[in-house]
Parts: sequence; structure tokens; C-alpha cells
Amino acid sequence: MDKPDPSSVPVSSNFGATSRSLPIALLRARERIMVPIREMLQQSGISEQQWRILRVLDEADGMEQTAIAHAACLQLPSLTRILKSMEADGLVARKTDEADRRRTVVTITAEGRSLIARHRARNAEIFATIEAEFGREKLDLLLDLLDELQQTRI
Amino acid sequence: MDKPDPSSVPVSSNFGATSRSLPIALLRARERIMVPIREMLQQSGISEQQWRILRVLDEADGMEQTAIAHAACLQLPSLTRILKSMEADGLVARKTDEADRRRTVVTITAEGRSLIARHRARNAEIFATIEAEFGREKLDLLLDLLDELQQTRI
DNA sequence: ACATAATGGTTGACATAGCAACTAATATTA
DNA sequence: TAATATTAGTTGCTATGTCAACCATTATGT
Repeated sequence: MDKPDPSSVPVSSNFGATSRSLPIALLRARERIMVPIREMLQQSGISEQQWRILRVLDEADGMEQTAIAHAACLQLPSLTRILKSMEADGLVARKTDEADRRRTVVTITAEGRSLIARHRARNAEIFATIEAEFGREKLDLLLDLLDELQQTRI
Repeated sequence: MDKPDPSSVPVSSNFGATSRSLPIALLRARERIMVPIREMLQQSGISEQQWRILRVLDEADGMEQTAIAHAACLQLPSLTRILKSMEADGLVARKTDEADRRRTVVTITAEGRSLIARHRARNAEIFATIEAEFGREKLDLLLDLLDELQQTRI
């Protein structure tokens, strides 16, 4: 449980070379992490995308959509539609910037913040578990490597 | 760009806490990697999901759909529909297992293998670039960590 | 000023994601 | 052996991903 001993790896999950494929490895790791998070979010009936948007806005409210899309890793067309339903659900509010009427400023509502607050404890618990099982140093190392990879010029 | 109350906003620069969020970090890193791959695949008009399926089948032909879904990190309902169009395009073939008529055995066609072959050089080039820019040791370390994370009991 | 380009965002079309309900075939159990 | 459960896959529904075309607004070049 401490070392990635190859002999301890179940033979049934032998994926050959694809297991060393970076895109697939990133995908598999993410799917693994998202299981408990999706379970958590299902109680509020919001998607993981909506959760990302709320967290981004909670950190820096009053953002333009392009900035949100970048921060939450969403395509602008997707964001347009997601925000539309989130606005209808009263989680966010949108208003056009009067100085530059192309821009739209999105703010999180009290209800949006309340939703985040309701899940904060469980969210922290999930990641505390990951940290405990996986190890804090390795987690930090992984985050560093991911951040670096994302900034790599390809 | 000025905020009315800077103290209410954690950071003016983007992504404070979300930059250390594992799901988002995994997503961002993956999106970064996929840019040149999507560009490559667009020349054949196939999706990254179809590419994953072809690569999995190329490694171990004659798989059942559940196994493919697991290996290619796809939902079974998605796989059903994707395979349907791939079969129509002549990239794969499906036949029901006569021993257990619930099962379907999927094989890659010559055309499917040819498509992989056409992209193998460029694919290798992309990952050689990543390896060169990011570093071989770090890449190996990252893959090890991702593999380990994916096997972590959460 | 005028035409043109660039920017921010929206919409359309189609493929995939994700959940639930469903069918058909096989296994299990009373 | 009949009833039930399990497994493999399919289908329906809705949301999101992705690309392209588009609109409105602002910036830029001549």
C-alpha cells in the first residue's frame, strides 16, 4: 500500500502500453477522484461543472465569462449554457458591463454561496481521505508536476 | 478592473485555491496535452474517444465491450453508441459470443489498424516533444503517481 | 469618418457524458 | 424446475464538449 509494487497490481487491470499513456493516465486518475465528489454533488442536483464555476466565483467574484471559462476549464459555449441554467436556478447573476457592453460580469448569489457552504465540510473530508491514503508529500508533488506540465510549452 | 473592496477578494490573479484542487489540476493538465492530439486526430475525422478505443483494441484485440469501456475510460452507454458509428465507418467489427450470447466481441479491422498506423509517427513525435520539454524523469514520476493515485482506495 | 479587424459572447449542429430504466441471456437459489 | 438475481448491453433523456458560424460591440488602420 506504500509502494507501487508491480507484483501487487491486479493482473485483471493490465492495460499494457495505454497505462503509460499520459492522456489516459490523467483521465483514469481523475475519474477515480471524481467518484465521491459526484456522489456529494448529486445531493444538490448540480453538475461538477457548476461546482467548478461556483468555486471559481467564490474565490474571485464578479468575473467575466471568458475568465471563468479559463479558470474553470470550460469552453465558452458550454459556459454560456451552464450559466443560463444556473441563473435560472438563482445560483449566479449576470449583468452587462456598461463601460464595455460586450462584456458580461457574473456574480455568485447568496444562494450560490450557501450551496458551497453546505458541501465544504464533506469536500474537505474527501480530500483529507485522499491525502491520508495517498500521502501529503506525494499529493503536493503530483500537484506541482501537474502545474508544471500544464505550463509546459508543447 | 478595479474592485470596490479588494479585501473581500482573496487574490487579484487567477485561481487561488482551485489551482491546488486535484480534479481541476488533472483537468487542466489533460486539456493542455490534448491540444496537439486533437489537432492530429482531426485530420482523420475521429474523436479522441474513438482513438482510445482503437489503441486499446490494437493492444488486445477481440475484447468485450465492458472491458473496452474500462480500459478506454468510457461509460458503457457511450461505448455502445461510439462503436455503432465506428462499425459503420468500418473501423471495428462486432459479433456476439456464441458461448455466452450476452457478450459481444469487438475486433479492430484492417482499416482501423491502418488509421492507427497513419498517426503513429506524429503521435510519437508529440510525446517526444513533451518528454523533451517536461523531462523524462519527471514524466515517469508523474505517470507513477497517477497510476498509484488511481489505485488508491478512496 | 469609414471600412475593417478584433473581441466577447451566443447559437446551431452533432458527438459524448452521465444517470436511470430497460431487454435479453445466463446464474443462482429455493 | 420455477422464481429470482446477476450480467452484458441497449435505449431514453438531459447536460456538456467541440467546432463552426454568427451577432453585437469596440478597437484599429487608412
